[in-house]
Amino acid sequence: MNLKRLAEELGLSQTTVSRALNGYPEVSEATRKRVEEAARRYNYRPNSRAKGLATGRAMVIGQVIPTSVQHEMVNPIFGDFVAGASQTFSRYGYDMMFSRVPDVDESDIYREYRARGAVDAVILQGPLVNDQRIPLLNRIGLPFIVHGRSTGITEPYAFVDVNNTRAFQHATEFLVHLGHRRIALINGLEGMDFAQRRRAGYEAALKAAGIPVDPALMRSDEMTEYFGYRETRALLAQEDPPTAIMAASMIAALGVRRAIEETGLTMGRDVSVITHDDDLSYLKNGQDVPIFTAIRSSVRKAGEILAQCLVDQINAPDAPPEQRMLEADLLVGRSTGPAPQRT
Amino acid sequence: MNLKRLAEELGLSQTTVSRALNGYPEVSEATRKRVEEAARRYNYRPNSRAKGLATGRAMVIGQVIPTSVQHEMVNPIFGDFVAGASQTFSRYGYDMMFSRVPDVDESDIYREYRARGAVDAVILQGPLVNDQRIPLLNRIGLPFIVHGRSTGITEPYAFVDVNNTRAFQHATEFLVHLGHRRIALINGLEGMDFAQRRRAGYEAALKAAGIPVDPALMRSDEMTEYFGYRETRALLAQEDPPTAIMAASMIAALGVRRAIEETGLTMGRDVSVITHDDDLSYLKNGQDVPIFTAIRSSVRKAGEILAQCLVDQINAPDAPPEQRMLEADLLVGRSTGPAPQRT
DNA sequence: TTGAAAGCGCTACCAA
DNA sequence: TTGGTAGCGCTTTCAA
Repeated sequence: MNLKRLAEELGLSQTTVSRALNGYPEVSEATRKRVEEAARRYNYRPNSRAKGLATGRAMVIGQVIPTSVQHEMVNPIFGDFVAGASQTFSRYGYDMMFSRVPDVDESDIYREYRARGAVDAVILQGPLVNDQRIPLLNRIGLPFIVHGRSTGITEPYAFVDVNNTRAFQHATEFLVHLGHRRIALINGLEGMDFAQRRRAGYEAALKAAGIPVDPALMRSDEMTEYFGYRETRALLAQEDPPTAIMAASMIAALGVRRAIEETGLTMGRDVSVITHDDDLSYLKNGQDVPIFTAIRSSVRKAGEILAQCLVDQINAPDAPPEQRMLEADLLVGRSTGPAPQRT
Repeated sequence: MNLKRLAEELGLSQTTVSRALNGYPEVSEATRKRVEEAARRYNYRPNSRAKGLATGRAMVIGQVIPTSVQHEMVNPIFGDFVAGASQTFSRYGYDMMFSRVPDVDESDIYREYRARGAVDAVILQGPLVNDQRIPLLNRIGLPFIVHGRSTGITEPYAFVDVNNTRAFQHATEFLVHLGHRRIALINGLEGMDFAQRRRAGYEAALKAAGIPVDPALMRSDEMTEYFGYRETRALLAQEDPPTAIMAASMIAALGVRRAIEETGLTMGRDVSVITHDDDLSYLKNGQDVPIFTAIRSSVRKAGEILAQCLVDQINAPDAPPEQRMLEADLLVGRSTGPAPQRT
């Protein structure tokens, strides 16, 4: 069923039917009723492409997934983010679209999105330090919002980010407070903006406590299970091994745990760990929530908020870009104990 | 830049330019060269909506995400599946679209997809036993493929599934072989097709070994961390507790581990566990691969295969539906040991 | 080998 | 309050 046939059935013009269905005020109540009833009866839905062609709006939000395996998409919490975002988007009639492209072509796809008119806006995931996609998107005039931020980019852009610096500063302070002085940091790739911020928080807390920052305790790579495993083994085999480890990813944390256990040590006694591992409880409002559940629900929330910001931006393109900071909760539990006495 | 302007610039008709760009044979080589060069220069991309309107194809694959929190989307390996699928899709020029809908409206969205012409085909996730979405999709003529199968549906449909029955049968046999006779099964919701198949494999192995199937050892619910935790505590507190536990989900397994540790037992010694937990090694071709990595890569592969089947189906709509079975590897590792002696 | 023109299904302007 | 009609940007006959 299309508009033309529906109009014929009703003995009305396409114009009137379209207006009735789109809530225009100049349609008589009687006509509108009749039209709506018929539309329901014939299960009529306007064709998206025709509508989009006529209005210039796609009602689709794009998201680009670089091909390289270890990126966002394969992060297990990515699904939660998408679930949150798409919930908000669907309330406003937007669908989400994913395009997978080879890393090298990533900037091409944005031009293509723009030229093809395939999407109304895009979400930028996993921003790098000084991420050139931001100026690019501004230049080609494709509305976007960044999930995270990008140090070094001075032009304005909208983002929703978690206060990574503060979270890692607090976590480090907490470990220092427990008596730890050899605290390792298993971090993401240095090029990732969040990784730099996390390191900054970690270093700030150490400096404030008068503890020297030791490069031998800091590791940085793509956050895989193996990375966490390999570096934890190496850290624990060192001359003066860490008494605490902060792992910046749930995936890497799996490897951290395994390495500790294989070394014959006990988490929370011989080595403290602050991470997203399940072994941790989640202290939030004094409640003990399974950690994985908690993280996933907050990521989901972030998705909802980000989507709302993007919708607002699309509807008010001239407003200054929204920039939202979310606070991360401190992740502490059974695996985090006082520093062991060493002789 | 659009076709009309491009044609004007070239002093050609839209028809010729279109033909040149779409590889029609009747265009002279010289003209094609000239057109392609100009298209590149002006960074011309055909408008998706206009093209779709004219051709009747959307070049988009839909996926519906029910609103209920615990569904597929929030399964941490969902992202891997999507990554695999979208890689294949993008090779054929398809994008993936996600629509989030309240559970009650789930069948509406398919009619809407069809009516709106928003997608060319859909992927059906998490099929139930006797899933009525399958006859619905057949009825409305929207091409689809099921990730999994649906017992009780007799009409033909395409699917890609993992042999859950065999995987759980093998796993159970393996535990029996190690001397276990009290083997618990922590399973997904009974309504889910895969849950029934897993249980069938489990029961078949027990029966073959002459071990009675004990309902007190079988738990079924949405696979959350808490579910795994709660039921494992309960199982271990029973009169005659299990010596082995099979957990059918990575998430639930987090809770299983926690419950075992809190009970003061040791995995692999007091209780054997077969699951997707990180503690396990992954025996595959004799190699020791981190379990999480292994699972995720095979899910990714499943996504690629499924996407290929769907593309084939779109291009040859009259061919019989493809039905692919993938074998699951047995997940066994450090947490799986011989049955403890009980007096 | 090229071009003119009729749609695809809808919105939005202008007229009635 | 309603209708006629000109696009939106493309593909695809049909004609030349």
